[in-house]
Amino acid sequence: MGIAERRLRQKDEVRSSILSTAWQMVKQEGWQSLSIRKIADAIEYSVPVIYDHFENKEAILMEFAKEGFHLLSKKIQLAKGKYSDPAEQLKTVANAYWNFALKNKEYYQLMYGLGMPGCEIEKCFAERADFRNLVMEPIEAIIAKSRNSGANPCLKYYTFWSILHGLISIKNMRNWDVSDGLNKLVMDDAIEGFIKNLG
Amino acid sequence: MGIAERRLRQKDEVRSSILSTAWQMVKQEGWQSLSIRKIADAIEYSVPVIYDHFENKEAILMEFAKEGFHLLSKKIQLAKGKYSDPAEQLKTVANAYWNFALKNKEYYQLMYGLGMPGCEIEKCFAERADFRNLVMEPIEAIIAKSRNSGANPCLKYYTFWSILHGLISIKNMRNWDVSDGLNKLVMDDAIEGFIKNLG
DNA sequence: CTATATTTGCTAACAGTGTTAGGAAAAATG
DNA sequence: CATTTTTCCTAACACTGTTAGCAAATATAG
Repeated sequence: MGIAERRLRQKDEVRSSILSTAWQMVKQEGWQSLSIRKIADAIEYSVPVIYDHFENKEAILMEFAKEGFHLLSKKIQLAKGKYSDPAEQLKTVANAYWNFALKNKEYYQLMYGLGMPGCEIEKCFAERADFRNLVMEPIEAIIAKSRNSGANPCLKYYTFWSILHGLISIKNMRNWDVSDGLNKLVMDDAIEGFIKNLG
Repeated sequence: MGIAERRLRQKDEVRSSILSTAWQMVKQEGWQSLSIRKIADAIEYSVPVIYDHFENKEAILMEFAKEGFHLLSKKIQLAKGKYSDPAEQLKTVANAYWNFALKNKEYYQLMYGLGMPGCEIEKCFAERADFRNLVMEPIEAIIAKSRNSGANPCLKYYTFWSILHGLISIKNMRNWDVSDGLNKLVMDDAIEGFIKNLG
């Protein structure tokens, strides 16, 4: 009964080609110009075939969003593993987040709806929680170690993320007039301040 | 020769009705569902009339974006005027920014392209510079007063703005699960930390 | 091997979107 | 009153996402 399996395999190949074609387009021309019809054209199938694999356009975006969140978590985890001191961990996590956002502009835009009709991020709840847990741990460690033990870790996590997200959103605004070097300085400065304020 | 004037006045009335109708729609259904055709329907003119007043849809959005930037600057200026101590000024400016963003979600989304095809913010350069100058002044004052006089005001301004923008972008994400009270705490905490780190 | 059932993938349409060409009606000017 | 100018509409173009319905290819059963 290899027939059914071959069919599944073939169907999966079409699915993959939809995704890879879409991704290629996004990399070349941005999310704005991604269209179902263009994908269909590129994979040499008719339009409705795409709807056999994805409920709608949003579902395709969601796929990429999840991919983005997973990639981000992986990068963060990897970076965090390089240190055991929580303050160092936080710094390297900030750096990893920064690098992820700059090297994967398209992912970041989609994940947080920057300059585009954002995908429904609420559905990526699980994926976002991973990141949250990774960041929360060193924050809790620093608070515990310090005399400032009244601090709310959740609140601090939120602040940490906001600083990063704010910097990146602003940096990625079109025609932004600040040099890359200064941007990095700003981030380092802000994170430094955050950690100091934490301990 | 009051005829030409009356005509200009009438033309302006149409222009205004386009804008006010559009704004009403945005308030009711969000930017996503704003369309030239719907505006035309509502003002009881045909579609091309709109193009006699605005080059394209983007131009209409730009109008609102500028309005938003002006309103923001006004709010900031007003808040700042209530104090003379630069640290107090910064705190109240942060509050004003926060309030503006929460009370004018639609403006904020448009101004910074949150969850929508952002308007070309680069064209609002002048408007953004106003805000920048307003915020930069107290930052420079604090730096000058402190022994930490090596700090770069531009960098610090950028950090300040990033914190605010990050908090607000995250807060405005759909289905966000953090209470309003906590959000405000996070902001106060972050700004407090920023100012402490500044002086 | 044929007949039936199923899956697959197409054409063509629907209901929208922004934008514009061209012409008809209305108004102002001579 | 005739002519020019302005105003404004109809209708189209080129897109978008989405889906109904049907034809062709394939697999299954007799």
